[in-house]
Amino acid sequence: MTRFVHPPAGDITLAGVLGALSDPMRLKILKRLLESRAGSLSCSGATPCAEMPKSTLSHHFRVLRDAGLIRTTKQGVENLNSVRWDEVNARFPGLLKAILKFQR
Amino acid sequence: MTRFVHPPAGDITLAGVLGALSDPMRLKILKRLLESRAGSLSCSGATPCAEMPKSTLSHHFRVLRDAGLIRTTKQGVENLNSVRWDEVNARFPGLLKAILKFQR
DNA sequence: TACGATAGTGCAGTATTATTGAACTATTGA
DNA sequence: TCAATAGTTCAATAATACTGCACTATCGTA
Repeated sequence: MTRFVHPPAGDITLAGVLGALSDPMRLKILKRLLESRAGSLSCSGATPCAEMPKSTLSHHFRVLRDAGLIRTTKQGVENLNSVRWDEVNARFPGLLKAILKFQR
Repeated sequence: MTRFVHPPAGDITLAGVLGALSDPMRLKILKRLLESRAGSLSCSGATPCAEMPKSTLSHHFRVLRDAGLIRTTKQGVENLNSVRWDEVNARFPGLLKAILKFQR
């Protein structure tokens, strides 16, 4: 069974967050997760681009996870991803909101 | 004579700004420029780390310049760098302030 | 139990980007 | 004119990112 590694909230760095969000695809993924009604989405459900290779998608989710931006849990055959909003916001108040309000 | 290329304000992208600031060194450089009384500093005057190779320093300033975050003009033997605060803020209101208020 | 479909991971090769030593340009002051 | 200063550019190496392919895990059906 695959076990996902999530950094503790205290280890989330500003540079790490900015680096993870410096890719347009990952920015879109994070927005999708936040806009979803359930607050969590599968990997394929969260990607804005259907013809992206699965391994690339998996890579982007790993970058977001390693930066501490999302939490991933395995639910049946798929992964459920949700934004660690409260934790990131506690560490860097207002940061995510200030970044995510822009279109591009 | 060296001529610096600065993207027009309309070409500044969110991903570009975040990418440029995803490096701790560049974050510090930007903060130093903002904290300086004159509002502008030479390259060596703005770096927080004296033993950094000149070529690396030059590279970091170029990344900041290409992202549209700073403006560089040659003044005598040195370069004067200043943050394009108003332009970046007009394009992404509140973004820089939200990022730069954190220590790390 | 077995089979096929679905969802995603991990490796390994290639492609892109970052770092830095060395040589160079431009300016200043003596 | 010469030396010192400040920084750029090039080229080589180091580190990351992207993605095809093979693999694992789960579910539903029979």
